[in-house]
Amino acid sequence: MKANIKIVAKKAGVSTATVSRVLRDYPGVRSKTKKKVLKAIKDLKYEVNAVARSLRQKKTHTIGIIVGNVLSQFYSTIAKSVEDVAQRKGYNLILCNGDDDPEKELKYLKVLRSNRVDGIIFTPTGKNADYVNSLIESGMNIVLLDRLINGVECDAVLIDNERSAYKAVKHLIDQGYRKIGIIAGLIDRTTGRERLNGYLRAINEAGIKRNDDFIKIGDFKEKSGLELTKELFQGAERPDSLFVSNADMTIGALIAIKELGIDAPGDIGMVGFDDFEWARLLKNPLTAIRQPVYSLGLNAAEMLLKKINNEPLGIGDKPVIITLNTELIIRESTKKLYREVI
Amino acid sequence: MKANIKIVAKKAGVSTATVSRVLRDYPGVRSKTKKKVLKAIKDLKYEVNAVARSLRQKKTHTIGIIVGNVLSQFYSTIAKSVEDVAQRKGYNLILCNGDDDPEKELKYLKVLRSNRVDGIIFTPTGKNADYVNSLIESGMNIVLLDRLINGVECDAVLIDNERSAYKAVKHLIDQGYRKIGIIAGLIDRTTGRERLNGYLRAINEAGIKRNDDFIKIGDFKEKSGLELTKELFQGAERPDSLFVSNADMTIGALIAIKELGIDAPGDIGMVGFDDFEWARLLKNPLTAIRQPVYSLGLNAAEMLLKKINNEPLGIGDKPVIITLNTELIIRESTKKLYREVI
DNA sequence: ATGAAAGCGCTAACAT
DNA sequence: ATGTTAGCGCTTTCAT
Repeated sequence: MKANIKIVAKKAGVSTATVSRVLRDYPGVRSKTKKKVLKAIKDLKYEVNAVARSLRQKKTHTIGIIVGNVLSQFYSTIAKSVEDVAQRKGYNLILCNGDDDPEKELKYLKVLRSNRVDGIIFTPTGKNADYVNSLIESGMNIVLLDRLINGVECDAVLIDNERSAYKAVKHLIDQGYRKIGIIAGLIDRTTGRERLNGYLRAINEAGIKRNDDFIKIGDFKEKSGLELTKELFQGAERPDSLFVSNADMTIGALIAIKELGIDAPGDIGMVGFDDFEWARLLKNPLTAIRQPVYSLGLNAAEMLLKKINNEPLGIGDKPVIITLNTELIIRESTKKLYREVI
Repeated sequence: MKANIKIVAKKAGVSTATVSRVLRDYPGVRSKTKKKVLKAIKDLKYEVNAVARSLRQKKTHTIGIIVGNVLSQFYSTIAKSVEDVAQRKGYNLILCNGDDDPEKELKYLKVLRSNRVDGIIFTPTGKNADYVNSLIESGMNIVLLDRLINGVECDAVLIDNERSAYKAVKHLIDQGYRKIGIIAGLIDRTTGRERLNGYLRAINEAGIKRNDDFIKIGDFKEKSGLELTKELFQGAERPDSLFVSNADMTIGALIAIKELGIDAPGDIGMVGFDDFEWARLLKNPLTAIRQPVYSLGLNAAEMLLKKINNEPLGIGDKPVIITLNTELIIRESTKKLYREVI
């Protein structure tokens, strides 16, 4: 931790400039000189001070990522994919858990700016439009992930939420279910709103009358999935099937169903948004919308690095928005009525 | 991104030193002056350049963490707990996925050193003893997590692996199982070795003869859990129960068992090392050793921050090793023989 | 091909 | 209470 470029230069009998050139593999250094320098570096166990380099170059080779909470499989997969890309391109990753809390998000945005990261990827709460706009204006490279912010024009990578939810609910309808409950997510988030819209469009197209008792709005967390599912099935009229808008709430819903002693597909049909590794291990393997989560992060990271390196993303300077498609994985949890109908 | 301390100073009509004092809430600035400065900061949307500050202070307020792979629940929980502590104390976190690959680990250790992080937490592969020793010697603050490195004296936070595995296998024995298979982990890792030792001690104490056909050595990954479980149950003699040494391999084992059409506890008893949120949702809820994973990361992070701030950890300068206990969560997957015996 | 020197933006010792 | 200034460790012109 002690040696610096000056000491190396002295030991090698050259100037600091020459050491710097060797460090960066800059052409125009005699191979004999290079050897001397490399030897000194090795002898002194010297490692370049990236902080000083960043200050001088005004480039940190670091990107920041703010996710909801790495404990969620969704977010940890994103963290992993972004890290994979970053790693491959020689960038470091500063990880921040925004906890889907606007204040924490703002704090972290400031921290990342203060640390002069070269770019930021984040899954926005949707609340800090002004600050994000000022960040963009000041030249910070930003890519939004999974959600948009009202009033912010920014490159983004998204899931086709409306169509995915539609697909899921349409599947339930095709299987013969008619009284379809939904645990929706926060409707001030694009994800929450659009998935609800997909549900509504599907039942509407099928000529099913909307029943507001079947629509529960949660907060994307396990607990609300649990509580709302119980409400749903203990209400006056009981749904014959359930669509849950994200993974954490699906876990909650599964626990609720187990506690209520309901059997799916024995008693009800069920589709979750987000697939799990262990979905197939359940007693009744769960039908689910599989999001290309890894790909979501991958695309965002590649997009960000292109921006950082001033490579063009699209045509002109309009924001580029990539929308990825999902896949419906059909398993046992939605099979019952279909079989009966046949 | 443009304003710097000089511009702020000029705008406020003071010196850069005064701005710096205000920035750090340093005492001895007239409140009137302070106000002027704060106004200039706000007007200019100035945010301190943490890179320059780090260079000057020789302190980055950043810690690095190298985990196996955030996709594992185990590692993402650790990442979260470390981040929680770091956040609370005003530290940033650079996240690295070492992928349990010694070369990647080495690379990241170098990157972190180059970036002059104030400390490093990592779950070592066990292979880079020399480099880690040189890091420690050079004054880097390091805390090892979950595993140790042969030939390295370093503070660490661990799980009591031997006793936990013993507890798990003893439970199987108490339930009446006698032909106990084990999917062990890499034995060059302390975790792999010690868990195997716990297994051996338990069967030994019970007077059960060791059967090497029942001992399979995996690599802690899902795939090996799947394959070895199949080997185990397709071998000449079939075990009546199974102990799996970590979470990922347990998932593999569960898949294998499902594919083989074996029922637990109907046909065999099963205990996993690591508990899952969804373990209770399985058809036969899984008995498991619950590790205090969050606490593992928490302790490591607190330990590291103490080291960074030169607070004493233990007595003298011996390495401090914290060993945390686990809990056996008994569910349906080990109940069969017990009931029969009664 | 190599070196001298300025300066990135900040802090901290010293001076006033 | 505030200002002056050196310098953290590096890169990058500009000379030679």
